[in-house]
Amino acid sequence: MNTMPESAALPAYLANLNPPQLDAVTSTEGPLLVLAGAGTGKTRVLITRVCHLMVTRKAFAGQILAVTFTNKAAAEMRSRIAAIVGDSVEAMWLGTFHALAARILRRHAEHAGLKPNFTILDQDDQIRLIKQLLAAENIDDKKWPARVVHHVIERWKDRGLTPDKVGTDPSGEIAGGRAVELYAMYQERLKTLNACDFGDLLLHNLTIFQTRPDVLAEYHKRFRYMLVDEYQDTNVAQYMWLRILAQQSRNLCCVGDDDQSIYGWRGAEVGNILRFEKDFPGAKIVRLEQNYRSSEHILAAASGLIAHNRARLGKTLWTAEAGGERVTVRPVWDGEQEANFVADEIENLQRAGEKLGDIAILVRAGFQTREFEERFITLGIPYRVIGGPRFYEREEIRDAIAYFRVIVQPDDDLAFERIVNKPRRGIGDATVQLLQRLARARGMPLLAAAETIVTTDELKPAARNAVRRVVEDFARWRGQVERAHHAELAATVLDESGYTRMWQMDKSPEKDGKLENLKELVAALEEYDDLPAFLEHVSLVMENAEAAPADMTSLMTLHAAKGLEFGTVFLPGWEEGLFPHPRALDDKGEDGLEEERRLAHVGLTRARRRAYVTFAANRRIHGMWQSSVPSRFVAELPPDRVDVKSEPGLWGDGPQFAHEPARSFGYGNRRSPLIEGRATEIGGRRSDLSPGMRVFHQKFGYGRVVATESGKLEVEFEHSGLKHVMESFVEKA
DNA sequence: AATCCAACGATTTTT
DNA sequence: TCGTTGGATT
Repeated sequence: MNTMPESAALPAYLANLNPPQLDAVTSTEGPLLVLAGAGTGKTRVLITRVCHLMVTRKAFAGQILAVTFTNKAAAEMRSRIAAIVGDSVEAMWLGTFHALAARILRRHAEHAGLKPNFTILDQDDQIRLIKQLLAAENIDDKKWPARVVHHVIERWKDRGLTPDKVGTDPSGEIAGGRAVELYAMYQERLKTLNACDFGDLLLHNLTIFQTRPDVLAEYHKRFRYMLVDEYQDTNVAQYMWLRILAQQSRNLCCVGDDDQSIYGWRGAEVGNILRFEKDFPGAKIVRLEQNYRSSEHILAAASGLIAHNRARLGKTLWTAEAGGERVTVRPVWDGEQEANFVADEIENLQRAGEKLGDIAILVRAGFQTREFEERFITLGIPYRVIGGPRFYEREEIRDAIAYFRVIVQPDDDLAFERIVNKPRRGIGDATVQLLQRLARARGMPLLAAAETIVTTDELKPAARNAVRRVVEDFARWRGQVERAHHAELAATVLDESGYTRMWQMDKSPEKDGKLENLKELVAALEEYDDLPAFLEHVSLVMENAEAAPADMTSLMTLHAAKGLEFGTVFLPGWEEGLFPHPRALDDKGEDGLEEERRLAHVGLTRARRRAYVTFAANRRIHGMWQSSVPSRFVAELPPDRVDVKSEPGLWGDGPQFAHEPARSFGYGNRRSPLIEGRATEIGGRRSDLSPGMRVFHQKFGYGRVVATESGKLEVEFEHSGLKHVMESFVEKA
């Protein structure tokens, strides 16, 4: 119920909201779901709602919890709230799920079997750890790569499942049915390392809340109002975390858009948003449907497309801006022509006065950027690729951080291992293995084992001295933590360890850049209170540096484009076999297709005034030329919102291709199974397939042949398991 | 410890 | 096709 008077006397901060927005802001009590379509002003609602809570004295800043998915979103929210209410934002609990959970976990670490200075491992460390476990358990990591095991564990954590709760999940079958066992061992290992991974931050919170009513009560008392951004991206663990924290106040406001859920593959549950009313009885739902971003045709095109999805709550976006340009649909011969067309069009737009910075090319997969880059370089069009490797992922930065980690948290074996012989100091494999044996036997960390071993004569004098030097170095540095300024200490460590010298002596062309980065790292340290604060930042705020404000056209994936907007958007590669991506289809079938369709919808709704969809008749994928048909999504665009700019002789001049893709479903970019099918009939049994061979099947994806019988195959598919399929429907992979 | 070659695989990605 | 990776070789 909207308690604010509709008419006069609205405070200024509420004055410019449309009625549903106002409703969303002022419906403060009880569970609320704000279904906010693309470009409908959801961030504005979130921010205004926070201000409203404070202005009306319903809550102090410190009693409000606001959760976002990315640091970027959190930072934006923080600064926009600060602009209205000033410094009081500082008291708010505003941050990403992980940052907030980490903050809580540090305060109660002992209830989760950790010390408060625990390390948060990044994905690299996590995978290395699993690799070690696989080796220790004699599990063939060729057959069961660590990343696969890691992925399964991560998904379990996303679903809030600790090892004891996994039960008989089908993904437990991997690693010879020992996946759950490995999961338990992994958790055990993390505990001895006094470390946790990202999933654990949430999971440990849940465990603490469930086992320590006193702790939970403290947070119940504290958090009177909770707000969640991008609710459609939450996973089950995050949902459980929210639910348990909100169970007392019930003042949970979730903002999201089921039509923009594109992260199912990393554990996000569209179900969370679809089920909201059931999960929170008495919940109110407000729909924000007025779009302030895109022109009418673009909006209608996007709406027409997304209407093909079944699993959605349903919204009808509308705009006050009538007309505008239709979506340009452009068939081209191949990827090169596609790049030429886009580049030419960009030059035209630029001549017409458009800013390059207001133009983006949104691709389905990273490799697609290459052809555009080549063309842009030739023509001298300034561009930037969003989402490359990040600062903190660079080798030299990770090494430096490993040194800091060992100083702050001496139990951190992964960090120790990383730098124990980097630079080379005569501690080779044999010595490290000896250390590991001793550490395991005594149940102590590697550094402690190193301290022990130098007092014995187990090592040859040379190795022993080398180890002793490392041990002494770390003891000395640790001794300086209290006294020295942390940035100076960091410089000292890089210097005395010989790490800087190692790169100075290096002859590779990257050495200068690396030394530069190390300097930058030390400079960055100045901005933090101490080493632990810096390390927390590195683990949780791994964001890229803000893009320079130069006028350049942007190249990025559709995923990276979520939340952004541009005057003009190019959407290349709308072909079966590329978009929707076959892997999304074989993993998740119909759900996967719907997520791909949402991705298309996200792409279109990024555009304010102009959108181009292009697709090529021929594309080189993995070095092989494939002929392709237009994506089914092309046919799903409402014809009256589309302007087909076909060149004669490609698919013919008319838009009739638009009705073809559905029929061509599944053949797409591959050699036609029909032709192979005929070959099979004539030649009888295919002799080119035998057990053990890797094959590709249009529906089930990649797999290995287990057995052959006349005309049929038994294939163990990577994602779909054991299946009987017709020989004629697979090809050698 | 460095370097070379063969094999493999190849969406999307934040924390 | 091309980049990464791990094993083998020197």
